Amino acid sequence: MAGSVNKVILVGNLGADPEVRNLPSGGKVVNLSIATSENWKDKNTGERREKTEWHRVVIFSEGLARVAESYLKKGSKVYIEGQLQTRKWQDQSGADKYSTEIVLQGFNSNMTLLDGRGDSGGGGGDDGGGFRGTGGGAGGGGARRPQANAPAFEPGGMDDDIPF
Amino acid sequence: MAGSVNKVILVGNLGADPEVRNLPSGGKVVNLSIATSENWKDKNTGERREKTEWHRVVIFSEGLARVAESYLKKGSKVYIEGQLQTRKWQDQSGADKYSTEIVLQGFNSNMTLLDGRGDSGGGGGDDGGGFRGTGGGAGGGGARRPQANAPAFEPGGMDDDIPF
Amino acid sequence: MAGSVNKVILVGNLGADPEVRNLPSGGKVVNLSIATSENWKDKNTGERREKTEWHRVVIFSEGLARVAESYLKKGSKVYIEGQLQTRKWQDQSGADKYSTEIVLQGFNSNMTLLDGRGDSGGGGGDDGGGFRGTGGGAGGGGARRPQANAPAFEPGGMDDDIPF
Amino acid sequence: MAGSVNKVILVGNLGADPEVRNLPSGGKVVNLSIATSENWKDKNTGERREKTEWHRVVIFSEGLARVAESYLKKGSKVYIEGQLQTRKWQDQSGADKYSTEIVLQGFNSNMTLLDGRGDSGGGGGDDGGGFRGTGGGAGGGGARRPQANAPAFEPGGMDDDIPF
DNA sequence: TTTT
DNA sequence: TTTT
Repeated sequence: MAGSVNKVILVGNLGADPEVRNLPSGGKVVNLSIATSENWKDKNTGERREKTEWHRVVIFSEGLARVAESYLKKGSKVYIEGQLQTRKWQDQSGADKYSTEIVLQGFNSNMTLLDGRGDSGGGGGDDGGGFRGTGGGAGGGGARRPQANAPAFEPGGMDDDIPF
Repeated sequence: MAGSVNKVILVGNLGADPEVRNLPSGGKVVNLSIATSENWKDKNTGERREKTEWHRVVIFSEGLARVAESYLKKGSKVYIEGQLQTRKWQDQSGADKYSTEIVLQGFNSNMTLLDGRGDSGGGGGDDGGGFRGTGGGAGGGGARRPQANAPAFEPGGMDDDIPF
Repeated sequence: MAGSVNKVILVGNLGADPEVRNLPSGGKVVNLSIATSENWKDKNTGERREKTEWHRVVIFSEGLARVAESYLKKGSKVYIEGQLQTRKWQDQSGADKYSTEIVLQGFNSNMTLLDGRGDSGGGGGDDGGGFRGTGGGAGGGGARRPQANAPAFEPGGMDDDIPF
Repeated sequence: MAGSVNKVILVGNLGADPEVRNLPSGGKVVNLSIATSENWKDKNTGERREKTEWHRVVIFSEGLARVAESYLKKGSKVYIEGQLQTRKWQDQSGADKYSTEIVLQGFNSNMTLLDGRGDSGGGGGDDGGGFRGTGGGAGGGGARRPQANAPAFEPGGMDDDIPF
């Protein structure tokens, strides 16, 4: 399709340390669990309410994965820019499950640490050792889809039965 | 949580006519199914590939729901701005299911028709007769600069001679 | 024009305390000067370079203006979402000048403090006691890390049976 | 600075055909003039009002410049994602002038034609012949800052005296 | 200068 | 003028 845009922007905190998976290819995939929440006053009861939303983030970009592994931890606040992707998988019983994730991969992704204790920035870079004239930062370097034909998550892996 | 952002921006086409549900309250909820897709050349085989992602959009904003019902149809191209929300539900067998949707509700939502055959725009006006001071368009109300006739900056003021 | 979008998203630091102007009407306009910067390695010389961009932000939204005045100061890090606007004005000699600003006004604006020392959030609620059903109110409320072990979803949601 | 974001998203129409400048280096820079506008009903007078904002867009990304030159023309509707940049220059009298532009350069830029008559998409690509595994489309290919040390606009060039 |  |  010509002319489509698929973009997610999050600012939130990690609910747990990053989960890093090293691929046979030498690549690395990092998963983050990020919370965003909002407060509001209930218009009927007048009481304060809060709702937290949890987001599953999957980082394929080599540079950003390295930054995430090195600088992020439980509680870190980050800016994330990626794409929505829904993945189909089967649980042990063979039932179809769907999981929607924010994927950071390729040129239109970004991640920036907002804690003041580390440095991030830079972008999804490019596959194959591309040079980047600007935007670098800690995440510099190229990025590569770790294993071109591998599914984002192997069955039996980290998130076997629950989508998140 | 202080300081979080949860934003999705999509430009894509409707895969089907909008689904309108009229609520007992008199309100209206509209569901859209929107496709985004991307093309790339496989770096191994060199062949062109395309991947389509389907997004479920749920419009609670009264104004935007009305626009969607009136102007959108299968094939329409739209700009959508909303929030990610994952909802838990049970199927007939009682098994837990999760569904992630882009929700348009409240002040930080937007929708714009990109077909040139209708008009949209305006904003996230909320359900229930909410007042909005600005934001116009189909979903909006009036708009007013805080002081209707005052310039944003008085001459002789803060930035008298240099623009910044 | 139907179908246009004008959106700016910034994460940066204030170069100075907010400038507050109280209007005769009782309203308030706040100006911020926000820096964003990027680092990269020069591809010719190999040396690290940095470029800082300064942005002028003008807050007309009543709620956000109040938050800015109360919680922001020189050095604060903020998330800003607003619109581009170029303003024409004349200097003392009568020469035309142009100034481009990021304007926060109305429903499609947002501001979130990212320092962990205050709380912001909420939205573009505009002049005069607007009601907003969701999204946080003028200055948001307290800030709290969600609750690490709380479930993301309560059983029994709004539309109980069909996810899609 | 660590942790900053500078992003502009526009959907609007070209007020004129793209202006293409071929650089001595063989590179190419394309300038667009894009209109966004909003309508609202004046809450005092009740009359419809419209305000149009003009944006100057400068495309350094090689792939996007090629797409712009090939597919865009006066009246085209486009999605644009770039960065804000303010440039200082001198008019003939030597007076300082400032011009704020939306720059498309490097990994965090994007452009998508929304007219249904052409195809765009793809991204800021990367300097130096990087390969991109995804995101391609018509704008595919690598992108390169045409001439590393050239100013965005030569003095005496296209926009000699007026900022826009 | 666009567009509706 | 910020920040790292």
